[in-house]
Amino acid sequence: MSEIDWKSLPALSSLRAFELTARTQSFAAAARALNVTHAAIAQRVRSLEADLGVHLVRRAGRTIALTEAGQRLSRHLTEGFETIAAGIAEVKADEHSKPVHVTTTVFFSQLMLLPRLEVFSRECPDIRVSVTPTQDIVDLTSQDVDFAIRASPTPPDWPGMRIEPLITSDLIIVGAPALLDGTIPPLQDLPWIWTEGSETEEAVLRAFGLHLETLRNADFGVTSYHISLVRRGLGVSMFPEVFVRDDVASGTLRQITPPTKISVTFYAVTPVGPVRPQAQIFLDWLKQNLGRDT
Amino acid sequence: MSEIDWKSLPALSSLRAFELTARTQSFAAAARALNVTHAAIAQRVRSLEADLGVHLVRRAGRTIALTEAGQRLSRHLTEGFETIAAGIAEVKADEHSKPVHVTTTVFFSQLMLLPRLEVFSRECPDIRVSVTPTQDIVDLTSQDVDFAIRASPTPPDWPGMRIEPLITSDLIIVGAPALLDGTIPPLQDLPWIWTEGSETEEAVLRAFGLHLETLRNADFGVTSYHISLVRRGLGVSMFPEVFVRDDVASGTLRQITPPTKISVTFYAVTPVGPVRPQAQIFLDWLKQNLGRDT
DNA sequence: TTGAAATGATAGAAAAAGTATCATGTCTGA
DNA sequence: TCAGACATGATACTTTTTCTATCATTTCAA
Repeated sequence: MSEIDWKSLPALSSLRAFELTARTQSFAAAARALNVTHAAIAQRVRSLEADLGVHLVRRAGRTIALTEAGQRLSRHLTEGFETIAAGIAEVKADEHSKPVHVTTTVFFSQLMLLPRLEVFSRECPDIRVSVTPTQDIVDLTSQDVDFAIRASPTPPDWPGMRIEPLITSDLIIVGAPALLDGTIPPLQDLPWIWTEGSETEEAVLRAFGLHLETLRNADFGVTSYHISLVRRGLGVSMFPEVFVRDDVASGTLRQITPPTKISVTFYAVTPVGPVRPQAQIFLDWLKQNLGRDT
Repeated sequence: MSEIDWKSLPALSSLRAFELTARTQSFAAAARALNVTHAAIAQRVRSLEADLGVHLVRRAGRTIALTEAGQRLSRHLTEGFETIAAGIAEVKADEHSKPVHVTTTVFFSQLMLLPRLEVFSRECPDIRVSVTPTQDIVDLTSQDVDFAIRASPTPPDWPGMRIEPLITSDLIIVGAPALLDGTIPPLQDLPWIWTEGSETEEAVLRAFGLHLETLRNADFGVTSYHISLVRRGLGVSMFPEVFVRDDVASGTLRQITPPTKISVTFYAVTPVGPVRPQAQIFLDWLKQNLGRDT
């Protein structure tokens, strides 16, 4: 089909007013359907008639009737607008049924997200959530990700992203009870588990007054295993308090309050632009529930 | 198909902007096609995305690409808008091809309109004209009449009608040469031809100082025949000068300047509302040419 | 690395659409 | 046949929407 010459089309609002007028056979009814006054409709229809140079509606006292031209035009308009409305409905429905897509670290998803998802799905059964654990920061705009969750000591400033704090937690040091039985040796003498080369981790260790050069490291190279290594008594490590709250409460892990108080905040990172309602709901729910026990 | 829920539809102008953006794959190109700035388009598309809560366009530096949802929506939009555009084109084309429809008296159409139509159709070959001679004033709005031509001594005030003077002409008295040979007898003694009972005609006769009670009348009852009766020498009568200018010039009729000068104006009467361009052209042409010789 | 051509952002101007109101016309039912 | 409900007509004024003008930033290509 040929291209549309938009410049020669009348105002779309006039077409809409006329379409409704035609279907309802009344300015007043059309006005009600659009939540405007009858005058607005009448003006729009008059302007359409003037644009086309054609009488579309025959006014006869209290009632109106379409002219022959009006009837033909209205048939086209109804069909066209219905096509458009159907397309919008389709996109909306589709968008609604898609799960909320969150991406975060393996760590956060394992310890914080997954345990809470069951609760959320009970509270909001019609909102599905899918989590993609990634170590790297994925390109949120090109992937279909609703938001990411990232840790940072200070609010990050990423252009084109909306940043929202989710939860703040102090970093604490934990170890297996076996390792920390009786009197606790100086931190410097304990076996540690950290990602060698990670600037943020090492900066924190230094802030705790440790000397990395002489510190033992039992790391295997996979950050997400650290928690299991610690649980198995292979060393101590630091985590946000909320990550290990359950372990500490149940006695699986024992907590050492570090000499320096350092906290980390987890931020929700949303691409600029529209946020899907479901995503917002889940995000709000997270804010409420991340601090609570599972 | 189900009714359209207009209230849940986004702004139509946003849909239009997006449709063009989708087809041109560029805000800038869409802007050019609509004769607006790129900012206008970008704003509209952003607002559409916000309305739907869906990303439709993926911005990547200097280029853009549609998301999957954007592609699906754009297909619907293009189809819908094309349907609408086609309907408008159809109505316009149809309206254009219809002849200009004029209604007036038999008299005016015979003496003034028909002789000039040939000239007009030579000058504007693509505008057809149809004349419906009627004595009565037809309902212009319910019939498909572009305009009527009516005579009146003063500008008439018809509600719902646009009145435009076409030509003004003095009423003169004419008779066949045979009847007015040699010395012309007093008007009161001549045989007259007028529509008995017509208030306007009789008022004019009285204004000429004639006494109707004693005036001879050769009327047959059909006003449009008067001119032939006069030509055949059966009596004298009064006409707007322009009606009989040719007769007088050619000597078919002889003119008597009446004692009182009375003029009559012919008005074009157009129903309020849109005027078709062709009708306006013909009307303007008439204004220019009614005063000229045929 | 410089210019052309996109998009992004946004305050303020312009245009479009709508409201409020009053007038008029026409059915309907007491 | 008269009042009242309900429709359209007309229009000054207000509100909302849309667009412009402008400047910044990004990208691509010569």
